[in-house]
Amino acid sequence: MASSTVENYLKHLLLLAEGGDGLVPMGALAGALAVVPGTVTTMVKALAAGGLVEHRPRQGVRLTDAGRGVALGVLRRHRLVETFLVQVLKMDWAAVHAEAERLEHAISDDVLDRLDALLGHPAVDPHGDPIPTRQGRLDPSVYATLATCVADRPLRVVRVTEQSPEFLHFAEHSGLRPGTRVRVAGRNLAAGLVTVKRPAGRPLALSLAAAGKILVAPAR
Amino acid sequence: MASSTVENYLKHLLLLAEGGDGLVPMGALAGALAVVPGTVTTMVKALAAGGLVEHRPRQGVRLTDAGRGVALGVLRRHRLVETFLVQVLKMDWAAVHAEAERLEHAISDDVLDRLDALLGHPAVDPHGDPIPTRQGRLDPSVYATLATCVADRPLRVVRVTEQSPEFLHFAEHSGLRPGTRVRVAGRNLAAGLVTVKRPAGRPLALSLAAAGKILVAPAR
DNA sequence: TATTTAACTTTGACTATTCAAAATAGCCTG
DNA sequence: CAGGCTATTTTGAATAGTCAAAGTTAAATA
Repeated sequence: MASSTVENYLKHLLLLAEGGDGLVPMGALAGALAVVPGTVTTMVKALAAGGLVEHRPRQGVRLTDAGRGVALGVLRRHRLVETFLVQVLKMDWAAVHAEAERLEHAISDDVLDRLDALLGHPAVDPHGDPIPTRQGRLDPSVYATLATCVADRPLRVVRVTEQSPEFLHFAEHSGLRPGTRVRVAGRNLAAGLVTVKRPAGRPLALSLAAAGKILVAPAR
Repeated sequence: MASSTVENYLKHLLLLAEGGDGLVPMGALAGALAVVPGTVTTMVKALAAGGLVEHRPRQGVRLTDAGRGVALGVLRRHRLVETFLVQVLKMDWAAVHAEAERLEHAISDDVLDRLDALLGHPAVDPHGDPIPTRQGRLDPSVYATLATCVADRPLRVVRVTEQSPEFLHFAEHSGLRPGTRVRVAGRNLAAGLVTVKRPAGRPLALSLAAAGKILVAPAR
C-alpha cells in the first residue's frame, strides 16, 4: 500500500503532467507539495526504485504506468469525495478541496463504489474536473478558456481550474459556476482584461490570468 | 493537532478504562494497539509530557481531562462514521469498523456535524455503542448481558460489544442485532452455556463468553 | 569561450514511530 | 527471606519523511 505521502507525490505528478510531455521538473513538484527540492529528490529516487516513476536526473520525473494507475485512483477518490461533500452534505464548493485532501487517503474501494452509485456515477466533480473511471480512464477533453475562446459566441462554463477558496468564492459570486451560460463581450490584451456577459447581471471584467482558469465550451 | 497514532493511543485508553478506575496496564494498551510493550512505554512518556495522560511507572496510564477530550472526539467520529456507512451507504455492519478506523482520523468537525445532522443526531451506532455528544458527553449506562441478566424475562438487545466481523456475522445470523426481543430460557454454568429464545426461530445456544458480549435491557 | 545563474543533488541532521533484546522492579511462593 | 515469574522499562537500532545548507551541473549570458 502506498502511504499518503507517496499518494500525494503521484497525484501531483499526474496533475502537473497534464498537457505537457509528462516530464515534470523537480522544482514544480516541490512547489506543489510545499517541500524543499532536496526532499523531492530523495523521495523521487525512492519512488523510482519502486517502479512508480521514471527519474531523469537534472531533468525531471515522469509517472510510469504503475504510478499513473495509483495516481488515477487517488484522483478518483478526491473528486468523488468532493462531489459527495457538495451534493449530499451541501458543503460550500470552495471548502471541499481541503477536506478531500485528507479523505482521499482514507477511503476504501468498497466505500468509494457505494459513494459513486449514490451520486449516480458522476462524470465530473463540482468544479467540472473530470472524475477518472474505476478502470482508470480520465476524460482528456481540452477546452478553451475565457482568455482564449472566440469572442461573441454563446458559451457555457464547463470547468473552473483552481481550488483556492478565494478564487472559488469569487467565481461563485460572479456567477461563473460550471453550467452557467456566458459570452465574451470583449478583450483588451494591452490592459490584460476580459469582459464577459452573463444571463443576469452587468458585464463582468476579469484579468486574463483569472479568465484563463475558466474553461468554456460552445453552448449548443 | 494530534497525529493518528496519538489519537489511537488515546482512543484505546478510553475504551480500556471503561468501568475500571481508569488506570490501564501498559500491557493491555500494547495488546489493543498491537505494538510491543516497549513502544507503549516510549509513547506514553511522550503523551504524559504533552499533558494528555498521567503515567504511573510500573502501574499503568490514565487519561487526563485533556486526553479524555481528544479521545471522546475520536470516538465520536468513529461511531458517527460507522452509522453513516450502515445507514446511508448500506454497508454490512461487520465491515464498517475497519473502515471507520481509517476515516476517524481524516474527518473535520464541519463534515462531522453535517453527517450528524443528516443521520438525525443518533444516540448510538449500529452496534448499539453510544456516540459521544459534541460536548464530549458519553452515555455511561451499564447494561446486563445475556450471561448475567435475570432469566425468563422479556428483554431487548441494546448493544453488541465486539467488532470482529466473525462475531458480528454470527450475531446477525442469530438474530441478535440491537433492537431484537429475546429471553434467556436457561443457563448451564457447568457447561458454560446460555440458551436464548428469540421471537422467530428455535432456541439458540451460546457460550457464556459470547453471551457476555450481548448487552440487554428489560423490554418494556 | 568564460562566467553567471538557476535548478538540482548531496550531505548531515532531526522527529516520530516502531522493534528486539537486555535490564529491572515488584510481587508471589515456598 | 531467597528465588522466580511477569510486567515494565531501557537501550540501541531501524524506517519514513523532512529541512538546511553546501556542492554540482547545465544552460543562459556576456
